[in-house]
Amino acid sequence: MKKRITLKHIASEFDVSIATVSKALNDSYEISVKTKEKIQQYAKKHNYTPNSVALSLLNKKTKTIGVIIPNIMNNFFAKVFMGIEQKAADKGYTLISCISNESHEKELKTMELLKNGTLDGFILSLAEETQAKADYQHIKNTINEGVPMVMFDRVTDAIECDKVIVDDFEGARNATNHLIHTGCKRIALISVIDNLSVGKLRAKGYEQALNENNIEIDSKLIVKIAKNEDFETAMKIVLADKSIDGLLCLEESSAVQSLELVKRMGYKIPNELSIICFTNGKLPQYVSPKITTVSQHGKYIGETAAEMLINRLEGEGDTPFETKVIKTSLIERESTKPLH
Amino acid sequence: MKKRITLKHIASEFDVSIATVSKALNDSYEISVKTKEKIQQYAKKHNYTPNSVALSLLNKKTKTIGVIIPNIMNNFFAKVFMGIEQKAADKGYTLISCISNESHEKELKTMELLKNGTLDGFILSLAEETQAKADYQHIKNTINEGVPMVMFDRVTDAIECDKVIVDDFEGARNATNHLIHTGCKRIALISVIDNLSVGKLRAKGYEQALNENNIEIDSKLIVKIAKNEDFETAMKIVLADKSIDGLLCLEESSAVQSLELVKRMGYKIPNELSIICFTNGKLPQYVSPKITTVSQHGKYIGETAAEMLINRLEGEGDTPFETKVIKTSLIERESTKPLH
DNA sequence: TTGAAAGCGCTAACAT
DNA sequence: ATGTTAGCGCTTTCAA
Repeated sequence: MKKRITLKHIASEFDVSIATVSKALNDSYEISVKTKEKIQQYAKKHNYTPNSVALSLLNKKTKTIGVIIPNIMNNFFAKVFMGIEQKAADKGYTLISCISNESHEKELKTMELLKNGTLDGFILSLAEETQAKADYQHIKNTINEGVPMVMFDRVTDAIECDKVIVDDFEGARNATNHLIHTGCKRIALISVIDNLSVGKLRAKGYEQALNENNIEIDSKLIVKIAKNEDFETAMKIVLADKSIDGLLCLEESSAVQSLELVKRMGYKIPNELSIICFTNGKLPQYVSPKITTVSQHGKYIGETAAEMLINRLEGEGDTPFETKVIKTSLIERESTKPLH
Repeated sequence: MKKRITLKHIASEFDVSIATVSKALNDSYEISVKTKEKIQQYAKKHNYTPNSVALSLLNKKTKTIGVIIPNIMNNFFAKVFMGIEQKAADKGYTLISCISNESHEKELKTMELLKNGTLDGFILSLAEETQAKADYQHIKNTINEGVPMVMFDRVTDAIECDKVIVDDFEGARNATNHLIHTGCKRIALISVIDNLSVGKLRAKGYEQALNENNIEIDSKLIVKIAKNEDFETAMKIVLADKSIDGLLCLEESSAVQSLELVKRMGYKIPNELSIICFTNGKLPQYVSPKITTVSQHGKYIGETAAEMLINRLEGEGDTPFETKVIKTSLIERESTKPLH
């Protein structure tokens, strides 16, 4: 086990100065070909690589991006993460990642820990708890200290920075319209994420679609189920209303669980009851019938966020903040009737 | 937007030396209470935090762990990642993460890029391509350069280092035995991961169980399906053999897809056909009937790996390499018959 | 063509 | 109680 060597080692090996070695390895015109050759050869032979920490200190940049993800088990976030990772690797950036686990404290602690020179900028999506508390002081502070930031998906108007968001309103409106146009009259909205900004936006899109089609909004059909409630019990109560013929589920697990439930209750899908959900993961594709979903293009969102941040890091500065809105797509499968 | 301040700024502010400020902020007994107070107060007011890059350079450690994961969309790896993340955060370590995306080249490039002082050690699971090629030179090199490493799940005997592995052999043996003990006579093994070390181990466990029960191994029941083949077509051919009454799927997607297929074919599950699969994600739990799975305890594996690495980083050194084997658990659900 | 020196931000041993 | 110096590994003027 040989330890890594430094310029100093090489310098003493050839009885030259450290500066000479540095220049030789950077192929400077100041150094004679002969010296360059022998030094480069020696360096290669001993696997010399410059210490990146020293370079970071010198250049005052680390080529590192901090990523804070609320929950990596969530298919959408995993996809976003992939997108960020790929684009970053592509542009020569490294990722420091943290899973906030929806905790405000973890999010805050991580920011505090990492903003001290370890990284050039942040990409993050707010923890559920942070959105619930609406406490963004830690984020404002880091921005104030000059650390660039891109927020995605779970964002807030309280903070000014670059953002990439899903067109949740439009996505829900489209999905609801699709249900209506395929003949659904009584569409229930199933939300287990009403405390999230995106949950609220999707609910608004649903209401908008109903309005546009002159369907009265029935508050009994707007079902908000908390994390601590038993989902199945709650759904059974909702489904006591036999007139319901469409479900718009705001994320995938509730859709899959609902599907299994209504199948057991004897509903024919999609004829007697149609289902659409957000989050286009494996779950909706592998169940039977396959569930029609709203795709949020997670990977693309990640790529976009990474690109925005890197542009800001490498750009002139002074460009105004931007919010990019990514359109959703409806992926039709078997849980909705054909439009024709 | 105020830039971050340094010791130097504070020193000039009070006309003292940088060393005095450093000591004051570290609450050294050498500094008078008065000076300490005013310096600390000023530092707090201006959000002084030490530059961690400078500290890393000084201490020659970064408190950072590099994590290389083959695929973050895989439920097992996502869980492992969570485990690593939690344990690391707990111990004050930060994670630099990379998704190799099963590519040998990406894995190699990342190691090259990161081993230059950016991190104290690696935790990784081999990319599929790396295992297929059996080309481990990059890993051997980094270990030789003195970078500590813990491998998990997809490991190889060709490399000596700390390892955390799943007892895949035993898990498959147990699962197969469970199928046998609940009355299955003709159990097919469905593998879409035969190029992975863990796939091979599981297949051996299956064979061992058959041997123990004096059931002859029928090579027609050992089904290896490549990524580029159409899974459903391949399975239909297998299932032409109506005597098959049990499936051991080596990961979750093939199980869920098989389940939907056999349901369509009219099989009663579990009575006419029982199914068990590896990888205890959401998929097997949300389909109907729920699939009995072998849990690999991903999160615990992550925690263990992180702990092993940190112990090595902070320990005396010279402790011999260790391989920890984590037992699997069989989670009985509806796709297998009761044992009794 | 090569080297000396300064500096990135910080700590620690050693003066004063 | 405070300051000086050296050094972590590197690059970059500037001088020789």
